[in-house]
Amino acid sequence: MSPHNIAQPALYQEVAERLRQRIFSHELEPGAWVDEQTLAEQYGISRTPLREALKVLASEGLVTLKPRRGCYVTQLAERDLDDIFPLMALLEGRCAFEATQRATPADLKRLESLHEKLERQAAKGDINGFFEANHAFHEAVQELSGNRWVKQVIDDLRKVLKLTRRDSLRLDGRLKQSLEEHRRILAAIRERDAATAEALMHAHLLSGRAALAKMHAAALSPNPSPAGGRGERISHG
Amino acid sequence: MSPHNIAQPALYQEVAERLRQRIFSHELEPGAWVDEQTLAEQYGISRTPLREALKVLASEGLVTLKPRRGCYVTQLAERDLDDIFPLMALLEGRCAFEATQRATPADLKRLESLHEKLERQAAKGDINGFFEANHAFHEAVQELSGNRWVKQVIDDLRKVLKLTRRDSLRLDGRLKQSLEEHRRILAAIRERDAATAEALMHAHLLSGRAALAKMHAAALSPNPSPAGGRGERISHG
DNA sequence: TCGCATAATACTGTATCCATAATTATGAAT
DNA sequence: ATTCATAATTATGGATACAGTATTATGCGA
Repeated sequence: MSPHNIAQPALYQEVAERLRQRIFSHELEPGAWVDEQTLAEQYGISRTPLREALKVLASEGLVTLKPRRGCYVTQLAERDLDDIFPLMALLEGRCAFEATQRATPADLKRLESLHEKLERQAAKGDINGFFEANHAFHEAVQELSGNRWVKQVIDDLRKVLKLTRRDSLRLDGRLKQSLEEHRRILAAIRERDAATAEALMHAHLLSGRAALAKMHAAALSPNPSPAGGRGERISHG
Repeated sequence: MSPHNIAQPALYQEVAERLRQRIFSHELEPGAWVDEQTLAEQYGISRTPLREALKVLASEGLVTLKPRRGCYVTQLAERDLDDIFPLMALLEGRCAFEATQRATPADLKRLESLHEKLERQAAKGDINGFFEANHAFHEAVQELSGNRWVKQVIDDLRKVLKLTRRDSLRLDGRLKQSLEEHRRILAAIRERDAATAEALMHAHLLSGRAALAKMHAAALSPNPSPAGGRGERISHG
């Protein structure tokens, strides 16, 4: 239509995205204090758009704002993971159900193509590649479900989950197990067995939670205190 | 424990809350343009905290930001309602299931007390009172479910739903019907029949969607254009 | 040497100012 | 009279400056 539909994104949006990436990559790790001035100088911008970006990230739950104190990267407790994973299991399970009923032959073909990529990454033993392919498959299922709000909620929750390290795939045979779960999910979708697809997807998510718990149990030496700065100012009260 | 835990909320938070109330009360109706300068003058503050408040509201989905164009109250399409209500049905249904299993006798007592309030408001024919009592009951069920993240997601979605007028309760026998549905839900919880409680809660939400659809079908003359201002600048491309 | 009070410092919160882009108004040409 | 181009206006986006509060450092007293 008109040329001004190609609206250039506002600066605070770009800043928010860059901060997200730094949080997801754990360059900014949970508990780390975020200094407005320092970051603004780093990016060569003023504090105004940076502050707006932080407000957005706070709404997403990635950072926590303490009025007149500052802002730190949100720390998830085990309790949070115990809440979020079953929720994701419920939502993604539902998506699998709907997707199974709505998928056209062309959609199935695409799902299979995405799954094959997953198989290849697994064969290569590429953890990051597997992670990305896994995400692509799940996202495709969510889109096939046809409910944009469910997908939106799942995306938001996934962002929060990315606060935790994603190396549970490195655990013993977790990658192989995850792959096998995917195979069975795809099979159920292909066979138009919506109820089974839902159940398997549900179990798949809970399986992911279990792997994470196992990993956390193994590493029983969590970072005792948030990364320095202005001293310990977090009071979980 | 230290005195600074009584952190005074930042100005942008108060502004955000006041704007939420104006949106929920439909003083600011969907599609209405939000003028930063005008609002800042109204509240006697500068544009800075106001802009931060708008970023927060945008993250919540209550307003839509058009970079370099401005900001208007989000308009929900029927499609959105068709997506959100089934999602709420899924989530609140799950809450009912969990709540049924976890409720202590004291919890049951409280639920019954909340339901009685609903009965009283219905008897009085107080629509707003019924609405509030209804909300209180649903919220109690969500809290009993014990999953804070599910409750959080439901709360967020409920805020978005408040963009629509809530007068579907005025429809023919909708209030009576809603009350009856509540009675059956409470009965199922009391009888520790989690599966039935889930099913009934699920149906209750979908029933709410149906009432809204009926109302929208009746009023087939929607506001043709967003409330004035700088002319029609919304392009739903 | 340790604890507390006070001063210094650094960061967040808010206001003001400037730049830029979008919309509206104006005017000329067809 | 209508349409298009151009100028003026207005609102948003971003930067800077100032105020207030929380933390840290310093020094006094026990």
